[in-house]
This record gives sequence, structure tokens and C-alpha cells, in this order.
Amino acid sequence: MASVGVTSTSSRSSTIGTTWTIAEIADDFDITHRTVRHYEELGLLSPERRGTQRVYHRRDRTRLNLILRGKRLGFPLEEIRTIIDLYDAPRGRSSQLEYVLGQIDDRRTDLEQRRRDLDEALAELATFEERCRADLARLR
Amino acid sequence: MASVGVTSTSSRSSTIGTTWTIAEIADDFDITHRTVRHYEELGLLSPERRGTQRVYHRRDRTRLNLILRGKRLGFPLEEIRTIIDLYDAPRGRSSQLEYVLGQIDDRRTDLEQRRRDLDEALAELATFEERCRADLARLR
DNA sequence: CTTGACGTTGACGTAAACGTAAACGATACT
DNA sequence: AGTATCGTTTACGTTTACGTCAACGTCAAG
Repeated sequence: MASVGVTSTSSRSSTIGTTWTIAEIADDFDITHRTVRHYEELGLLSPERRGTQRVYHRRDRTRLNLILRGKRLGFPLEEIRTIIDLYDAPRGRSSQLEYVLGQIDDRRTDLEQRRRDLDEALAELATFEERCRADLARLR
Repeated sequence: MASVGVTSTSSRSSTIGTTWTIAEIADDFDITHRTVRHYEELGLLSPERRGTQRVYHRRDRTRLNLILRGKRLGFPLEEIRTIIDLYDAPRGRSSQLEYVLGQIDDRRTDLEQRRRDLDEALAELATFEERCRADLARLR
């Protein structure tokens, strides 16, 4: 029986409501609870505490999505942390905003380099495939 | 004085010629000799041996380019090895070619997923930048 | 012939990203 | 009350990707 967490099913009165346990989070994102806690140790997550237990909100799920995408893109967790922190950094004063805008530019530069690499790799893969198909055709 | 390797400058008679030492390779690719040897230990490179010394050819440079691009894309070295091996695998019989074509497809699926992630990230970054610029404009 | 400069093979160290028990607390059935 | 099911912390183990000596060979220049 797939245990259905009380927290995730309870349709509370207001919109603030839904929360998740560590097991539900781990299950939903297909990672282990150890991994979730590891991300917390590195400051990537900071779930609410009810007594000793961790309580995860929508916000934490958003962060986890960012984290896992960052991982798929091959970023180290520390770098992912700075990115996430960037996203909800205080941007009250204009100096802060200038700084954030600078960081954004750095990020974009990096990502665009990656895309070039990626497109190259895909292009080479395509030409290689054609060669293979040609070889295959000749072979009959 | 930037020491100029004898091997890399000697314009030999034929086209087969140019070779490099480990120091030159490391220097050209901006990595350490330890890294180069590490790649060899993992089977990513297999330079010629003249006696005890390693001699690198054009082929090795091509491979190194593939390796480093793979790294920039966040692939583990083991996976990079299988990719490179794929590129110069024996494709004599049609069964081999079928297999290689299958592998190519797997690779492409992976790379395309990455590109989706990448484009998402870039898109989010762009909208985030706009928000920041708007905030900055309001601030004066 | 001895000093560098460069090469070689071990072999141990390290940082990142978790895995894997151990040992224990809180709640929830039965 | 007993035990089963989650949760928690602490802590050591593991893999990947090299860094960092140590100890030694080799070849050209002074």
C-alpha cells in the first residue's frame, strides 16, 4: 500500500496549507531522505521544524526542483546554493540589485558556454550517426 | 622563457609527424600532468610509448578535447570513456553498427534533456533579470 | 661528472556527494 | 504495555577526480 501522508492529503481550509514530511519529499523527488538532509546540511534547504521533526512547504519543493535541475546540468551543490540564494536574496537597495544583476550576467555567460558545448556535441553526434547509417547501407 | 618543445616545433618531412610531450599537452590544455595521467589510468587516453616516455599524437589531442567538453557538460569520466570508445569502436559488421546507432540515440536523448534544462534555466534567469531591472527602475 | 630539467611509477591525501549502519525518541496500533 | 513505523542525530565508509609528495631514471649543458 502506498502510504498516503496525512499532511499532503489534508485539504486545509486556506491556501497556505499543504506540507510534507521528509519521507514524502524523498518519495516525490525520487531521492533518499539522506540526500534531502545532506542538502539541508549544505544550506540548500531549511525546512520548518515542528518540535524535532522537519516540515516541508511548497517553497522547499521549488528549491528542490532548482537543486535537481542544477545537478542534471552538472553544477556542484555549493554553486547551486549560491544560485538559489541569489534568487531570494534581499534586493532592497540599488547596490544590492546592481550586484545581483552582475551575478545574473555571470550565470548566463556560463550557461551559454554550456549550450555551445552541448550543441557541438549534438552536431557531432548527428554527423557520426550519418556516417554509421551510410556504412550500414553500404553493407548490404 | 617559454620552453618550446622540440617535438612540437620540428616540422617533419611528412604529414604524419607532429607529436607532443606530456608537459606540452598539459600546458596546451591548461591542465596538470597528473590530470593527463589520471585520464590515462581510466583508459581515456593511451599515448604511444617511446621507451618509458609518453608520446602524444593528434589523436590524443582530439580525445582530450572530447574529454574536457564532456567535463564542462558535467559528465563523469567513466561515462565520457564509454562515449569516446563509442566514437572509435569497430563498426565492421552490421550488428555492431546497429548497437552503435542505439547508443547514439541514448546519448542524444540525454543531451536533449540537458538542453531543455538549460533553456529553462536561461529563461528563468531572463525573467528574473527583468524583475530586478524593474525593481531598480522603481527605486529612483 | 654533476647538476638541473623533465620524465616515470607508486602511494597516500582530500573534497564532494552521498551510503550505511547504530542508537535512540515519538506516535500509533493492537 | 508491547511493538511497529516513522523520525532524529552521530559518525564512519565509499566513490570520483584529482593534488601532493617521495623516490628514482635520463639526458643535455656547464
